[in-house]
Amino acid sequence: MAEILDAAWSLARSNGLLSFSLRDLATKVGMQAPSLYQYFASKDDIYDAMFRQGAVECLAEVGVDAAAPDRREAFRQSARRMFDFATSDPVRAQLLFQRTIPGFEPSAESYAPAVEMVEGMRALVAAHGITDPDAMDLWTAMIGGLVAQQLSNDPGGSRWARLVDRTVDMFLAEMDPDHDEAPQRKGQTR
Amino acid sequence: MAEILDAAWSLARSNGLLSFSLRDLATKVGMQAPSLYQYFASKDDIYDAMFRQGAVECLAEVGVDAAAPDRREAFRQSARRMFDFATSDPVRAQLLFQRTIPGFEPSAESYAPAVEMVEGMRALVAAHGITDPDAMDLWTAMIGGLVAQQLSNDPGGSRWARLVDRTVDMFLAEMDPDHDEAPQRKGQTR
DNA sequence: GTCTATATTTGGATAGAC
DNA sequence: GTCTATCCAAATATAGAC
Repeated sequence: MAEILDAAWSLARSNGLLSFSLRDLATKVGMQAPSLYQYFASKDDIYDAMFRQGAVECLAEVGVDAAAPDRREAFRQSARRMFDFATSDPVRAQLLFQRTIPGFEPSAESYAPAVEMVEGMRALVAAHGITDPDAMDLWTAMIGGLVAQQLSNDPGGSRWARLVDRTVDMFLAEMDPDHDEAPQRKGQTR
Repeated sequence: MAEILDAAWSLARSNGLLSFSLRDLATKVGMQAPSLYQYFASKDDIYDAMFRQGAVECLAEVGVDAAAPDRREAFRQSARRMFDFATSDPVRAQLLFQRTIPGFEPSAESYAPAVEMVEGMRALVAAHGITDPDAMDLWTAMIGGLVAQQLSNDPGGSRWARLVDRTVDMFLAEMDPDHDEAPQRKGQTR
């Protein structure tokens, strides 16, 4: 079952998330297509398992410790981790964030880790005294925007990766202009 | 031919960009499927014509006059127009900006207006004395990020539309902190 | 649990008559 | 230029033997 999932990821990465077939998938794990139905009820059920797996990975890799002392560093770290997670596997990002598969909707259980991620970000924002009600929406738009540009216009490169820290600084300056001591910039350290 | 294109847009909006069939399309214009091949060489050829049409519309609706006197207003206007264009037709946005159709790549001719759009934005940036080499990349990430969030998390709403002007102000403050006189905000006028 | 065989559907595209 | 008829390919999914 884990083997089937691994093979599904592999095929999705080479053939495309929508284009891989159950026949190919079965062949890859040394089965015939109908045998897959012992493990998954449908192709969408496979997508759901993949989604869940990706969401769990996201939670594990991107989790932020809201207790970090330095605010700027905490937000930069959160942004970088999310950016790196999303851009390191375009197919996974397409499944988790782009949601372009015709009939598929993730089940509530599979979606749960994503909800937890949002809660984590909300906690980070609150822990550092940011009260702006639009903070979360601005944050998701900015980080998601960087990710999308990187994936579609410079896959594998760093054209937008270079701008992550700078974008975080813009965000913090906007949230709380008074407490924002001048960041050291030009020359993101990555 | 224009009628076929109109019908294709209509079907794409209701059935999905990938999911509409040539049979349905032909039926919609009172033909049989093979007759479509008198007008288009393949389904991808139809996508290409749709892409071109969308790109031309984008150029027409979003075109910015770089000569606008007020800088902030010029950039806000540019951002709003692009945001409104993209969010007003999700299927068109998917075709033009998301590019999620398996085999399809727009032809050079169809893509030309998009190139011209980028040039227009570059001219706007230059005309207002912005020399930061990352200005364009930051701009596309921010505006694109707002659009993507609006489309996927609040389609038809204004949760991120409200944040467009504010985001433009952040951008301008970052580009040129000295010349950036305090914007009047809280209460985007739309 | 895995297989063979096949149902079922659907799609894009072509041949050739009219 | 439009049609009927059909090809061809591919996909998900099911039935039923072993």
